[in-house]
Formats: sequence, structure tokens, C-alpha cells
Amino acid sequence: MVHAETWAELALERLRRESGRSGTARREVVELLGRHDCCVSALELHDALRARGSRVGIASVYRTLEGLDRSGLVERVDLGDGIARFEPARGDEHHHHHFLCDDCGKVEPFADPALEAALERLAGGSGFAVDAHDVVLRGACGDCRAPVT
Amino acid sequence: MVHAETWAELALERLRRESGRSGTARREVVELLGRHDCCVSALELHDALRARGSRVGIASVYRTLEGLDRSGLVERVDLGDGIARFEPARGDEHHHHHFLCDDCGKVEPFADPALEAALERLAGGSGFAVDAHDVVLRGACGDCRAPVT
DNA sequence: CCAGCCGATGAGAACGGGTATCATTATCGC
DNA sequence: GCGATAATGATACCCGTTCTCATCGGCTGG
Repeated sequence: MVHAETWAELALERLRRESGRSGTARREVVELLGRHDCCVSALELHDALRARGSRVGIASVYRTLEGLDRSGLVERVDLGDGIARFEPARGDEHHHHHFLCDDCGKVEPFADPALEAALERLAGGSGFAVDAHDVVLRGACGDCRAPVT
Repeated sequence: MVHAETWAELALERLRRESGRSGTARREVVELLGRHDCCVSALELHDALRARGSRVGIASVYRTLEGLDRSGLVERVDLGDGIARFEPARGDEHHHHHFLCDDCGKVEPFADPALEAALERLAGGSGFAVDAHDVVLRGACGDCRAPVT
């Protein structure tokens, strides 16, 4: 990239270009989300912002996330618990999937070239135009699998 | 298997053993679900049963599905649209994942040994005790990818 | 076969994440 | 600054799922 811009700066500029306006809520949400590597829920973002004194409404959080999603700036992650999570889309080199601990709810990212290759081949050989894929592994994490002595 | 029992018969017997009772609603739900190869939602099951004159309540549908899930008799499938779907767990030879068309909502099952192998290896090499995995491919199906001339 | 116990059931209320509405606020071009 | 208009925040609403509770009905001891 020519400019050493952060994801947050890129995202804000992109959103701004689409409507011609900017706003405080949007900026706060994007900047906070930009500090995350892995998925966060809308409520977590909202709570964190309110906790630091922001007055953003939950609606603005969702609106911002929707806009980012429309522009492909975030990945929408569904871990199967009915809560939508989001993470900055930083490109292939950061592409990853998630492990979810059924016991403590911990989320752990992982990446695997062989898995991606298999998915790639699958997408190519199918009759579909695949443009996204989700993989979620579920089980017990290191802490939770330990014998409860 | 020694007895040529259907999945529905096995499931009903298992549920019965756990509580010592049986009931009409449960039987209707299990028998209908047993006729499906791929995922169905609770509402779809409920609607189908009511349409044929059954008086089952939606709560019984959910209760039955929860019991089946606890016993590992169904797979819970999450396609990311906020609706929980279920399909009979018939063992490894029927194991599959899903393609979801973003346009028309069509769901298509698929199976791929290489994908399973990659997931298997991943699960083994991680610090987690993985006991389930979900894979969802999203995009446009054959019908929807056609050029809109 | 009958009575009674207790799990199963169904109706509807409650819950919760996500969306829609709307009056107000704040940004941008002038 | 001024006006047009997008952005914002509070809140009502939607809908899938869960909870509650009075009732029903299958099972067991007699």
C-alpha cells in the first residue's frame, strides 16, 4: 500500500466517501473495532464505548457494522450462539477461522493452509460461485479439558 | 446393526429410556424429522405437523429437538441466518456440510474427504478437544449465478 | 382394571439479539 | 453563519427461542 494507513483510517475514509458525511459514533466504533484482531459482538463494542464515557447508541453500532460489511471491510462471524460477531477484514494473510470452547465460551483463532486449499478446491469444483466460507471447531479448550480433580 | 431399525425408532427408544415416558408430540416430531436427509428448522417441522392436523405445540418441537441434541441424535446446523436447523445424525458415512445460496436461500449438502482430513488433522494438532465442526460455504447457486441478461 | 403419580404437552408470556422509526443533532457545501 | 440532509440515539418493534404453568395422559402398583 502506498499510504501506511491503518485499517480504521481506510474504513473511515471508505464510509465517508459513500455518504459524504462523517460522524462521531461511526468513528468511535471503527477505531475500537480496529484494535481487535479477532471477532467482537455489537454489544461488546457498545458496552466498551459506553464504559469509556461515549454516548453512542446501539443502533449506530449496528449501522456502522452494516456499512462496513456492505463494503467488505469486516468479516461477519457466526459461532452458532445466535450472536453476530465482526472482525476487521485485513486481507488473505490474516484470514483465519475460529475454535469455540463449549464450556467457557472462549474463542481462539486458527489458520491452516491445507484447510484453505481443500475449501478452495471444493469451491472450484462445485456448481456454485462461492465467495465466502465459515469454519467453526467446537469442543473443550485447554483449560476446560483438564480433569476436574 | 443387529436390528434393522430406522433412525426414528432408535431416537424414540433412546428418548423414552431417559424419562420412562413417551408422548404423541415427541413421536410426531421424531418421525417427521427422520424423513429428512438435510437440515430443517423447528418452525418448518411445526408448520408441517400442524398442516397435517397435528396439535403439537412449538414448545414440544423445541423440547424434542433439545433432547435429541443432548443425546447426539441430531446435528445442530447454523447457516448464519439466525435460525437453528437440525438433521438426523446418522453417522460418519452421512456426514456432510452445507452450501447456502445468498440470493435464493437454497441449501445444498456436500461432502469432501480432503476437507474432513484437513479438519481431522487440525483438531489433533490443536490444544483443544474438538468434538464438532461446522463448515458453511456461501455464494450464488447455479440458478442465481446466471447472468441477468 | 383402576387410581394416582408424575413426566409430557400446549398455550401463551417472557426474553434477547437485531432492526425500524423518528425526532433531534451535527456535518458539509455554500 | 445558513440551509439541506445525513448521522445519531432513544425506543418501539420483530421474531426465533425459552420459560411458565395448568392440564393431559402414559405408566405402575394395587
